[in-house]
Amino acid sequence: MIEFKILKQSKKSRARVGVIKTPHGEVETPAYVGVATLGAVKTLTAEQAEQTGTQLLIANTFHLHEKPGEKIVKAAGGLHEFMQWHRPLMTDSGGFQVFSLGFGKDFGMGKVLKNNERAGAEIKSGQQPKLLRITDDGVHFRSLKDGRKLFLGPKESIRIQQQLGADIMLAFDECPSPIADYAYTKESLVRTHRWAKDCLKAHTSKQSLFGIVQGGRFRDLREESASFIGSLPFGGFAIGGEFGDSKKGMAEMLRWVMKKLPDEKPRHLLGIGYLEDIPRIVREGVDTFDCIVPTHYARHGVAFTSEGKLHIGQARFAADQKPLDKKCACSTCALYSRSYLAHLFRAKEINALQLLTFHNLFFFQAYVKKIREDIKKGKL
RNA sequence: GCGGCUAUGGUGUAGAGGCAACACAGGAGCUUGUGGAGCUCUUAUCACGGGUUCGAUUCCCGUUAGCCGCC
Repeated sequence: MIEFKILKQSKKSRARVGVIKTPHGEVETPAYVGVATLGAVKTLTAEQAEQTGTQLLIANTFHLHEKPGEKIVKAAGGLHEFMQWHRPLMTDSGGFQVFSLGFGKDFGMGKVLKNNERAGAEIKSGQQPKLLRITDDGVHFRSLKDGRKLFLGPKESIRIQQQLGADIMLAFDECPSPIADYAYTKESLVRTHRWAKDCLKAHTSKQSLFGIVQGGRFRDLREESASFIGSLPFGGFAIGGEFGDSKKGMAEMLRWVMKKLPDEKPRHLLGIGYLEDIPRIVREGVDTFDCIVPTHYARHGVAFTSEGKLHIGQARFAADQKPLDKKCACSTCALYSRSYLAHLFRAKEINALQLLTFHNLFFFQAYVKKIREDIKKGKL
């Protein structure tokens, strides 16, 4: 079980500073959650992840079920022991893979649309993705690695997550595509709500279980979902799916949802977190949020700094003796020059990916820490 | 010195008398509940000078350079 305390509620916005107490320690919120899909922050050891200031990690049920399988993890003593991360941990349910391996793959688009992407196809009621089949009981997947059949529904996801043993589990949901029409999104929401109750029924461990709000870009569905999920005995709540076509749209949609969720429980925003998104979502009352951006971009040579994004592979950094960010207190910035990092990146040395990942995570954590302080000081 | 062969983007290679192709490298972007993947752009007056031809990067001659032989 977890305990959530709000230490300070902003008067300027819905932002709040709080603490989530778990059996593996405390998380100060608002908090950026590091992504460790397969039980590792890619390129880093758990020890290094902790040194970036990361308080909480999120791993993935679908991916760990596919490899190495929950039996292996459980036999190792659970995911904390398996990956040697002794701090708070959560597991995503596999619901996002219903989208990313389904309609997301079919149409080659993510859950956040670019300009004009909505102009293309539309997903209608009853439509199925090519590579998987969504039923009332769950989702039939096909492993992309070896083609074998995998089935994940609410009961299966909770069973697996209980074997993984994270502090916080997420309900199994369907993340609908942003190009799904109203009818599809509504039917999907009905499924997700039924699965939410099934997850609660299947939940027998002492872990905390968070419900997930869906409803796409449709206000009535979002509000209905937040009211319904918010009324169930979850330990906290997550908000998933799309958030409109613009940054303003995202904040507005969060406002619809937050009003209907109980204030006293933690709220996690799934998969959002460009740097510029963070103050916006925190103002709306988001307590935790995970995002692949700092780690994923690091592996593509992008460093986040107080001067903006740096593409470290660019020719202009080849002889640049400055650190990535002279205002950054991380070990990468203390020791290495842009020139060296540019060289490593161009030479495809894996150290480049590791040093950039460490920096980006540290930078994001410092950024969010500053936001916590701003809320405490009444500035945000 | 003589003979032969070869000259196509940064590199390595295709090509055909009429839009110069491919790979890698380079440059600029994209990436939001993670493939370290991928994608989109972009980078060439086809060594130089003549000639034949409606048209030459392609055929012919010369120059230059490189490579291989021989003395």
